[in-house]
Amino acid sequence: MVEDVVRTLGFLCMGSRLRRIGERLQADTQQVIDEAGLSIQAGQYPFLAAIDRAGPLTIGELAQAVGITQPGATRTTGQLLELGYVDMQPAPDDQRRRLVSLTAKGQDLVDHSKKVIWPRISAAVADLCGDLDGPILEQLAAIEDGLAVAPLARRSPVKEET
Amino acid sequence: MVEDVVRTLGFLCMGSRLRRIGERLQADTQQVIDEAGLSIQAGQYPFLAAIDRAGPLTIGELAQAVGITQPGATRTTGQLLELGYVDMQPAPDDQRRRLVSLTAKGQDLVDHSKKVIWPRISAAVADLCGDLDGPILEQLAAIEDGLAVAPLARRSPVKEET
DNA sequence: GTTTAATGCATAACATGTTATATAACATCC
DNA sequence: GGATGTTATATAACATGTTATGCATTAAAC
Repeated sequence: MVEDVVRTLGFLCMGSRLRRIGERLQADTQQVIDEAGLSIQAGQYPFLAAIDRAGPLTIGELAQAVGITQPGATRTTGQLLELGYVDMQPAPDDQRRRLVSLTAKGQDLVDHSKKVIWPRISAAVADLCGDLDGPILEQLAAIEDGLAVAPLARRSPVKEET
Repeated sequence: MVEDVVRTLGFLCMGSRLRRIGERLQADTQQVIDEAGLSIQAGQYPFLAAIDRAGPLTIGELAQAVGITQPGATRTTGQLLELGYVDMQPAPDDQRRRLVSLTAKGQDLVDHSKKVIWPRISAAVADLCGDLDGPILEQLAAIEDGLAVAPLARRSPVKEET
């Protein structure tokens, strides 16, 4: 068994570590989504959520809302368009801007997700790290250990008889 | 100004958020490395550190030590080989395994990094989040706010006269 | 009002992670 | 001791982030 260097090196590898845990969490989240039979990627959800919350947004505003760069927003928006979850049209007052809005199908997905999937994911993540406290490195260690014990998909879904 | 959805949604977007912060931290770390004039990528460092700590490791062990999958380890090892920091040779007892070891150049880089760069990065990250405490979402918010105020490269490098 | 600068999005090229799968070397089992 | 399975690495194909840059449109300057 080889030592986990990233973990051992602490603050020095904090970036790698956060990325790694984030990727793991997103993969686990994807599993929950897939098990629910929805055809969407975990990383696409924030885009839909942003439009649902704020109304139609431009590509640039989406990038800002989701915290990525504009080309990334352009690509993901293209995928969502392809999937039929959003629609896109030039802003009336400025032909450069493209306003992205939810289609009926997109709104349905969001509404359903708000009822069924999102609470479940939030609950699972809260179960994993909601009660943690203390220095961040210790919390990250606890999260990694927790994920090794039980992935998100096995954490406080809808409470079932055990 | 558009709302930061990932932040607003809390536990629901925890994966995206950790990834995002990790990427930012790594980019900042890269800046420190570049400013020091070293030709190495932040993501390659854990590989060198792992070998430095444990002695020659196989590709599989490197993957495990760094916490990524084997193809990722194969690729990064190839880059380090290309850069002349590591050497690779079949294990004497098992021709399938490839033992990756530091070259003199690689050891020099590690030694120098241990003295100069790593302490600086650790100090900067510690300055950013070492004293934080409390629920993880609050700490993440503090880290994001902190990075917006001053990137790693401007945080407790070697203390200079202000 | 035409020229010039700034803005918004698209695209290309690259980085670095993943999964799936091929291939070579070792281990095991009659 | 050769067939069969397992293991270690390599490679291909893909996902999703980035930076750099081009193009169309709007805004500003004169």
